[in-house]
Amino acid sequence: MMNAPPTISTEGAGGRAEAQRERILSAAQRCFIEHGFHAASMADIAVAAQMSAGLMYRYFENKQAIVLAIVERQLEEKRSFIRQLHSAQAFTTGLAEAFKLWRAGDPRVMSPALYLEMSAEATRNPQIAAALRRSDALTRAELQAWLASPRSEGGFGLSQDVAASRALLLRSIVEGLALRAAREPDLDLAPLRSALEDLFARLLA
Amino acid sequence: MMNAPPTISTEGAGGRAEAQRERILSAAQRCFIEHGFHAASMADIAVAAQMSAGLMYRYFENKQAIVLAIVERQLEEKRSFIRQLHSAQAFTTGLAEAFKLWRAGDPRVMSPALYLEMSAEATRNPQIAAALRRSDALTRAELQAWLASPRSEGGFGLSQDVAASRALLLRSIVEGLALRAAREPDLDLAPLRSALEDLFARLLA
Amino acid sequence: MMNAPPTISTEGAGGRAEAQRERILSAAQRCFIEHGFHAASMADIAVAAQMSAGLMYRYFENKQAIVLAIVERQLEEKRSFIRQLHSAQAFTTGLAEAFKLWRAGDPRVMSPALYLEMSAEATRNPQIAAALRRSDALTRAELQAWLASPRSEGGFGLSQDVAASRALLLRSIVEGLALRAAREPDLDLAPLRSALEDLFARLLA
Amino acid sequence: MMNAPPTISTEGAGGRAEAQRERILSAAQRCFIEHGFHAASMADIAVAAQMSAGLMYRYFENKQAIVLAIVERQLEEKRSFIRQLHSAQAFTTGLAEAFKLWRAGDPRVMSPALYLEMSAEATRNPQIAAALRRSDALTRAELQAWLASPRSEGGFGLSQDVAASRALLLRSIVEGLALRAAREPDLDLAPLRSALEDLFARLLA
DNA sequence: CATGAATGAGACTTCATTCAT
DNA sequence: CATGAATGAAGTCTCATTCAT
Repeated sequence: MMNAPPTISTEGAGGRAEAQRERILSAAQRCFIEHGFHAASMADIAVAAQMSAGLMYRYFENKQAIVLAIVERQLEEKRSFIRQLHSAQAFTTGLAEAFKLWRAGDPRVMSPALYLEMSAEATRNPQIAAALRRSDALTRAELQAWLASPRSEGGFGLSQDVAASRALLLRSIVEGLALRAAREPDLDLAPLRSALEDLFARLLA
Repeated sequence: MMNAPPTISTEGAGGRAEAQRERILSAAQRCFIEHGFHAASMADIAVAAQMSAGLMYRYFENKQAIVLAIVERQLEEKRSFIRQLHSAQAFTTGLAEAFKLWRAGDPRVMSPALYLEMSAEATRNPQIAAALRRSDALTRAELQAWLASPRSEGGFGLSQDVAASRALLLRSIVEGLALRAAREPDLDLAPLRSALEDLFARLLA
Repeated sequence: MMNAPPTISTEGAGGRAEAQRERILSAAQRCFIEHGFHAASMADIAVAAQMSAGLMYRYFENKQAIVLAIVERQLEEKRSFIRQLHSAQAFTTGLAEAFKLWRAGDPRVMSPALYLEMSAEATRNPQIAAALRRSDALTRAELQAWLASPRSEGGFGLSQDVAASRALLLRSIVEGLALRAAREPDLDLAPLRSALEDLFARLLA
Repeated sequence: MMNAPPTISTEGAGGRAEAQRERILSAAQRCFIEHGFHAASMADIAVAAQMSAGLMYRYFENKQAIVLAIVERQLEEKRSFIRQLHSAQAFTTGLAEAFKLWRAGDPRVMSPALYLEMSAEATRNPQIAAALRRSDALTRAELQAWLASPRSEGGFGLSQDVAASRALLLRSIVEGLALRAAREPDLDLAPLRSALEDLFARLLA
């Protein structure tokens, strides 16, 4: 007769609750990419997740919680992606690779549209802003460490100062390219690649 | 003998109608920056513009028209800003200058937050996408022409191909920096400046 | 400096005020026919009358007053039309004639669409209902007098009772045809004519 | 395994959804009769239906859909009513009977006020116009078939041509009477009856 | 006399969220 | 656990009417 308290046992990664959360997030991601955080309604997400709207409230306190979870997930993916770029050749190739996957609509890569949406939203939503800041700090540190590490370990042996400023620049470039990808999905990759290779040759030589 | 039909005479730049439009756009810009296109309501804008919500519809067909007008205005400002960067020293200095103005909340410079909002919205709104595309084409052409022009005219004498790929890269960098500005408004400018100067020295030497 | 009291000298039929009223009514009639009483806005009427919306309030207290004036005018036209039918041949011919004029969009004949609109509105607007009732009473009396007048005077010499019930029927038929005209503007007139001639031959023989 | 997408199962005639639709339509009908299609607001209907305004949008896409549903329902009732008139005595009696029911406010009979409203609206709303046209065609065919059927089957054995023109006339008369009913709800029925009996005697003898 | 800018109420519609079943 | 009916607030937009100019 009375509702049991919503004791959703998180019970590890394989639990049913986790699967449901995953389903909701996957659906939400698709909706957010297509319509944006505001225009995507809970009803849209429920349809995409093939469950009732009410049920989603068992797994997420409200829409904002879903948005935040999506943001966190995307940031994690972004960091792991940037980590993969750690090697001079991979940087250019990796960016081009990701570009192609985006175009193909692969949901595992971070969607540039979603990245824009998150960034825009962060200018007004403190929770999202905090998440981005945390992720930024991690990325910055990793990039800087890579650039400062000795060449024998795949790095470039830059001083901490130079590494820091180069890291800032690299991140801006990657983000700028993401923005461009969102805006010009059928961009010709060849000139971009050659420009990037040139850039890295000069910047990290 | 017969009166003009009750429409709003646009009557040049000094007209009252134009002043009202300006008031609305200025208010809308503030609201859009603060809350985003979706979350800023017509009522919010009306309060900011100190007029009734209904009146705004004499000057703009609907909210979307206001959004579009803001977008066009911002794009024009962005282009004129990029044009000012045309000179190697100015590029770095100009970027840093703009950064400072943004921080100070100067409404004449393009707001990075608004730029993000526009870019995100463009992924779903065809009219905004078209406006960005048009503006992009202009910017690209101008940048490329600059890079390809002879050094005697302040350019770099690059071949068209190289100029094109460099222009693409430069735009991505500028946009990436805008994104960063939106996200990290109190970023330390010194490392950024040195990185940029370094970049230009190597890229456009 | 202060507005003079709105002393609109009615000054006979040729006054300027009367001309303005006429212009407004003519415009309103077109708008009401096209959009109905509710959907036609004061702004629509102002455009059609080629004057400002505010000016109309100098000649009519409010929209409702315009509606009422239109109704009265239409009713007068309807009565004069029915009066013209007074003669057995003219009845059929006159109806068919009116039908053709309606189709041609002649504004002097009563619009069936407007007649419907008025009738519908009368079921909820007491002022319009009263106007229709007054007009109805006149029409009824005229028709009945005609039917009861001796044949030597162009009538049918019916008893008052029979004349009354026949008048009721005739009016219903005319109204029914108006309704049909509104609904089926490209109705084939031939069968209708033959049916009407037949009807009158049998009913008023 | 997977739940159905959250739509409203129409599930036959006994479903809850159907009951709700019915409730809304019944409320809407009352409101439309009292205030007309335009003046009756969704809020009015919601109050009459004793539910929130928002809920109605689960059952009808928009106000226009409600209007259309009402129109269709009324037309169906009108056709079934006219079908009942098929027999010379019933025609007169049936009309008088309906007249009395209207007066009593019986919601099962078609409301003359609503009929007027529909007809007026049809002159500008293509969907309503189409519905009326469809219904008209059915009524016309049924009436004509009745008049042309042999007397042994309750008809009048008229030729198709004559039957067609008589059917047109009969419909106009019925509609004219409906209009009259709307306008003069306390009309004395006796003279009308005698006129109608007379008419049928002469027209269908 | 005439304009049309301005207002404010109210219309339709959407949507996050709750809760009885 | 799951549904989806239900609500209420809020959003966009229209329009009759007024009034300073």
